[in-house]
Amino acid sequence: MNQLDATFAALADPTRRAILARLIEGEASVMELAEPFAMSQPSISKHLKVLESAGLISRGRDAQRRPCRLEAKPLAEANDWLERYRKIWEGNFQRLDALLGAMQANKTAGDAEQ
Amino acid sequence: MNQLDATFAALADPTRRAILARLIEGEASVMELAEPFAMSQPSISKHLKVLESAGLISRGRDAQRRPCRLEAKPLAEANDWLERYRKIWEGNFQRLDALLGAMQANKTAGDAEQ
DNA sequence: GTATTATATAGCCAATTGGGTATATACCCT
DNA sequence: AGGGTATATACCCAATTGGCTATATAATAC
Repeated sequence: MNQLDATFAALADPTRRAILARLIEGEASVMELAEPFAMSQPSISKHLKVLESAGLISRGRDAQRRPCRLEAKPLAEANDWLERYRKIWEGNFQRLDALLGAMQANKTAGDAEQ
Repeated sequence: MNQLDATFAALADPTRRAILARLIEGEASVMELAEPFAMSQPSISKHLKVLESAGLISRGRDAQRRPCRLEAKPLAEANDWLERYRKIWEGNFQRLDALLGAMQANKTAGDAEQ
């Protein structure tokens, strides 16, 4: 799976987004992360595995605990992808025309979605 | 399904991202959208259905054609969600501290993930 | 070593997904 | 009406997902 695929897929689940939101405040153990949810510990571990293999969290070791910390770089990549649409959702079609001009100019090099 | 769920789930597929990228250039019919892909027309129609029910495209009518156009507003919402992590991926922990202070101050009102 | 705590793994299950083919529907043209 | 073109729908299928319970592993505490 592509990095962008994995990032967006990981973000598509509200439990996982809530976990990431919690991790803004700092590292947390699996138990701490599980606490707000009416969900079994193994299910949380599965979600963490998805987040980890998408590179959105990394894990340490503190005695029996495996604390999770946020790794936000893949989110930056997702954000970059979304930026291409900003001109459209902001309704700024002048800038959009400029963007399209630039895209046309680059048609010689490989384009597609990257 | 939540709007954010639907948006991120739709973006998790590279075919769908490529379709959206194509639609930056303007409206396109199903045939036009299908052309770059080694994939059957019904499969493309399925992808379009996913994009449409996520609100990322809307469709018109032009004789037999059902042209698709980009609806970027849900992408703005996704972008807003990602913005919360910008301070982290940019490594700006001073600003992050300020953010955490604000979050703490708002603890009285409902927070959670939204 | 044995118990306790924290986490991971295995296996089950129903639902969803992403592809396919075959067929239906909608619209245009003569 | 009949033929072509564009798109949608109905199924089929294998793989994935997201939940569960039961169990295994890891590290600490006694």
